[in-house]
Amino acid sequence: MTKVVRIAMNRPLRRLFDYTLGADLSLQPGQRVQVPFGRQQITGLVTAVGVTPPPGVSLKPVRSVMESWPALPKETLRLLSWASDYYQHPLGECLFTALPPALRRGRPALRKTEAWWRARSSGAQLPPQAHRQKALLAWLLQYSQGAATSAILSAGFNRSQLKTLEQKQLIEAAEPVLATTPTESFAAPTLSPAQTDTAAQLPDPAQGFSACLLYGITGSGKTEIYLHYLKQHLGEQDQALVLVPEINLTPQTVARFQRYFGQRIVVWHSALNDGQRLDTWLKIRHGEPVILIGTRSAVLLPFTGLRTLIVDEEHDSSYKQGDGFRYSARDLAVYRAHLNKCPVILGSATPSLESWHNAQQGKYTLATLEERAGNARPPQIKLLDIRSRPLEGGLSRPALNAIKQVLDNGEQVLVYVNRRGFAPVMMCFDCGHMVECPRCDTRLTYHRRDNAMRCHHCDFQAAATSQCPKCQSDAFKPVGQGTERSEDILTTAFPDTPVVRVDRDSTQRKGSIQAILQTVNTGEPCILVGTQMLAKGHDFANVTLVVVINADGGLFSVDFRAPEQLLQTLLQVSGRAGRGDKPGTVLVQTCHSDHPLLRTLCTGHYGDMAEQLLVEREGGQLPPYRAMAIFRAEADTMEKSLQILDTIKPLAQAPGLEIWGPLPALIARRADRYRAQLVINADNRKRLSKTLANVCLHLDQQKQPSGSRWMIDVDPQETG
DNA sequence: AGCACGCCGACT
DNA sequence: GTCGGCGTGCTC
Repeated sequence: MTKVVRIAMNRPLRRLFDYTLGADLSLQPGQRVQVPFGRQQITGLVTAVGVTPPPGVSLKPVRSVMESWPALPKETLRLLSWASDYYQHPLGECLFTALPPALRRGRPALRKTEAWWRARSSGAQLPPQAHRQKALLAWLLQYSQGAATSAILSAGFNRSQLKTLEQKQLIEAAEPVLATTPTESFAAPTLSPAQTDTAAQLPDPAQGFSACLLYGITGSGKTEIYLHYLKQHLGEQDQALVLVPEINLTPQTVARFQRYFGQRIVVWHSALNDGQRLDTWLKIRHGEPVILIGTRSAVLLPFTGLRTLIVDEEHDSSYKQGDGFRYSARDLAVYRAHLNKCPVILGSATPSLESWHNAQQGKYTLATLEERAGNARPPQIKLLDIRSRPLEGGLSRPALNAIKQVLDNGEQVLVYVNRRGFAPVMMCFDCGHMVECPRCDTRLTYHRRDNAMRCHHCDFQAAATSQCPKCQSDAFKPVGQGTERSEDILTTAFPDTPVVRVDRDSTQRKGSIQAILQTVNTGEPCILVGTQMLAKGHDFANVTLVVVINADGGLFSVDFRAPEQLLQTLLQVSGRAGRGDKPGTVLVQTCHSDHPLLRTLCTGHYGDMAEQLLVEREGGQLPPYRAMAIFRAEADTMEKSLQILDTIKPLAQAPGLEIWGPLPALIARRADRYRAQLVINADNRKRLSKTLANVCLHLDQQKQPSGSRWMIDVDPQETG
């Protein structure tokens, strides 16, 4: 009897392939192999051994076994198989996303050891202007055995600083310390009495699996609590995972963790190169007791001794992958904790309604922290009705007055605008023409800095014109508010005050957000203008006023998550005010100052807002009360897209399921592709999953119109 | 996804 | 005559 193994390929196929295995070989699930596939040799991953192959197919033999150990350990494999079912994504593609690019491409799993560095002197002779070199030296002095280049870089230093110090013979090459050594010499952070109370509510790892929602208002010091928790509970040989949104993974964040855990801290994010990815992946796979701080995909790393998971800013929508394998890293983290029988902490000042609901239901425990750290108090939120008020660049007179007063007091202001560019549309006041994208159903945004009109949904751009392209009228003007225009108006209104703009355009040009924020960090009076980018994580001690230009966008959106997201963003941006000793104020400009949600916002209690939103969700039979999935289709014509979904609809009909659509997407044409969707709402997850699997089976068998694509999005983040 | 096979148009 | 366009079908 020859052995038969079942292999998953990195291909968008919802099937696995069987191969025979030479009698001298043995395999276990998760191992990497080379196999003939069609007329090529490719890398595959073993999913099962000793299977019965389907009758009537002649099997090819496995060509070679790449490692004697499984690339994907048992627990990671279980996580990914579960995710493949839950998200209805082909198993092979799920498994391969958990491998670093080098291993996906069939390269050997060998670790190149990187250079290590050790301090030789305290560097007293360094000139005072060499403050970065001094800082690096001081940082290195903490580690008697030296530090890896990657650790030095992720602490915010660069290669040229290293090189200079080496030339000056202030540092020297050190022997690499391959196994991460727990660093017990580092102290634990000191907690305030309120933080201590909250920390006591967190789960005891000895109790096995437990999911805990850590609800701590902005500025309450959740990071200290995470650090304290890890110090208290993480064993010397344990691994821990801390998930953070991409923009929060800054050298400052890493340095903060390093202060307490030294080189036990390892990072994982999109800026790593293939070599760094392989290196870190192997560290994790070999069970080194690291604390990994990473973004979304870090939840798929092959941990073997994971004992604690933390998801910071758990409400953040970037935890949901938007294409391909559309997993939620937050939800996988919870499942992973469940598999590992260990605790997971979900932290946020504005928890997702899903997590809030779970806490209410008793599925998650709840730990709360409603006191700001230090002397800071929560900001006061006020609505400013701008109906029939004259606006200057989107700002009302009272808002401008408030800004002036704060600047006169020597304090700083943050102005939040929800759109980048100068104005979201160019319009002709003679013929009413608005400039649209030729490839999408969208308007072009006017960017004045480079006199361009850009589509924010594809890569189209065109030079801006001063006359209407349709009727040549000169009454052709930008309409609406963007960050560039607000920056402009504020520079004119406050000529003696620096105005700093922070959005995707300004940070791309000038490099990192840190450099831009240097003005702010001096504490001198200034005005910050920006998008969401400003809302998260930053600690501006001297900002005492936040102005929200317009809060109305999310109030009446077709997307059922829009109100939740609006309140989260407003509260997060509000949290930037009054983080120092001075109290903060938030002015929210709106045309709907009597809207119940905005009124609740003024109480500043997220819990009240969440309750209110949950009542609406329950009334509409929406998540988290029901399970939702969306079939999306796109093709070169709308007819084809709708046709695919029309064939799905009867297949998806099942008791307990409600089907809406098919309907064209909110932006029906995007980059010349016509998009439509079919929403499936279920009272039961199992039934939803089963139905989706059925529909996929049918869709795979029937061939679809040429030039069309379909996909499933389970627990969609965006429903437009 | 790759990759090959296949059948039509415009080149040396 | 044949190079190459991309539609279609298959991968244990």
